[in-house]
Amino acid sequence: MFTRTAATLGQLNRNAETGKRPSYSQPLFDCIELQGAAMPFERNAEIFGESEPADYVYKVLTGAVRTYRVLNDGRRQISDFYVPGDVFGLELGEEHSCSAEAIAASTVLVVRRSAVVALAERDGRIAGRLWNLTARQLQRAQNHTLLLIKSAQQRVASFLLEMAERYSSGSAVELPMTRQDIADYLGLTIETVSRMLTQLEGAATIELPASRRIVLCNRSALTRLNS
Amino acid sequence: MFTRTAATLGQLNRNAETGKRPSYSQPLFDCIELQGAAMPFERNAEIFGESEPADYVYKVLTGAVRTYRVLNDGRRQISDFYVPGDVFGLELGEEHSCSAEAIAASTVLVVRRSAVVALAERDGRIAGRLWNLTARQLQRAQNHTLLLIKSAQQRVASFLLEMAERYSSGSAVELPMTRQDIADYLGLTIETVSRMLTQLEGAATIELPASRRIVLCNRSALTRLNS
DNA sequence: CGACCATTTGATATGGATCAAGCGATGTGG
DNA sequence: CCACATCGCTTGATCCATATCAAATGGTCG
Repeated sequence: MFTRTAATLGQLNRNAETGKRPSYSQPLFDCIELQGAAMPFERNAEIFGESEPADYVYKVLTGAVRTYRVLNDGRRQISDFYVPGDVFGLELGEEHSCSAEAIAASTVLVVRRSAVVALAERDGRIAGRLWNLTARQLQRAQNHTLLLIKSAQQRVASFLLEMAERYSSGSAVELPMTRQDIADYLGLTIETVSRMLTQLEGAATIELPASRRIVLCNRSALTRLNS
Repeated sequence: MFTRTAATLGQLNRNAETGKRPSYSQPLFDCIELQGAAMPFERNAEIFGESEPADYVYKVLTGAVRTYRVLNDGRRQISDFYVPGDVFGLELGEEHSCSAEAIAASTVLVVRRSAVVALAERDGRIAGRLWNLTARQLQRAQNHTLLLIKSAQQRVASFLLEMAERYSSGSAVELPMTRQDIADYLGLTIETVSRMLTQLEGAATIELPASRRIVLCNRSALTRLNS
């Protein structure tokens, strides 16, 4: 399947580490001599599909990734967004419970799951890191369910604060995803997301110099909304 | 804190095993000589609170438990329900990320987290089970977020199927929780839950011989709705 | 310039929330 | 044993937040 230039994870981590923001995930593979392959994906390319065998574990090097599930009627629920340094696609079972796609042109480090698992069996600390990784995902999933019972305005405010935290380059946020992605993450429609943003702009809480660029002028107002 | 009759987990597991339904969780503590205490809780009693130190891990022996979080405005989101055999309250961090209460009069096995963690550090298989437990919770949390984007009817249908699966005593389900609990789990109001149930009853998909007892007459219809 | 796509804005519809009342079971004190 | 309070649940009427439908705007690329 992946017959590309192999690289040690140490090397690739260094690449990832040059990214601007602090990684949200554990430095899972640091200081390990696992063999991995850096794979390029173009915008909207599928990285893996739901219920495909989960033979690999992935780490974003550049770009951004979304994981999602779809209902029979076509509605899509985005589970999470991943940015450089984040690990995704780690499953305990034999198959993926969601699909993954590149949001923008991205490079992703791909490692055989069996190699990671074998390593964990020999080294308890690695096993602990895997557990930690899953626990963080759980934490995020639980926050996500809390988000979905809030009002539209609150969801958008929460989203902006979350993005700002992950992409903390001052008060400006450069979003890698479309309004449709945001809507599918928040359980809203693009129209509602757009309206809430204009509303926040009207209240001078944010500025929208470009549709993908958002400046948070009044974080405390967002936090207050956040509920 | 817990100065009650201690018992080995083996003994207590046997008690739990006499329960009617298959356990939803890993038999985490089986075949381990951990010391634990069986504690009784009356209906609506708090077992632990959000952001309290997570010094213990819990397992339902009898009764039922709910975990939840509340927003500032008072709305409550129930994360999950736990029945005999289920483990809850296991955290990776130092404090609980949600609160837990007894839904009905219940007995809960309480074990020091440090004991479990110490054991996991010595035995890789135990560590694997802890990871497995967290992974299952993650799986459930992700299903929960999918649920929250469905229509009210679909949410109720999904809920009934889920309960039937966990309480598989034929086609009848004896619910331990109130309509308010169900509503807070599904992100709906009690009125809407009630209406959806009467609607399903009208369509001869379910029967409601008592408010807490539900008979599934037409599972395939529920599955079809489920979306 | 023109085609295409993402986004915004406007008008209207609707599913579920809210407000309000009634009902049935359970328990308690007289 | 019955009157009555309480609590959980259902049902009805109305309202409102968000979805839906539709069109206009703006940015990007050939």
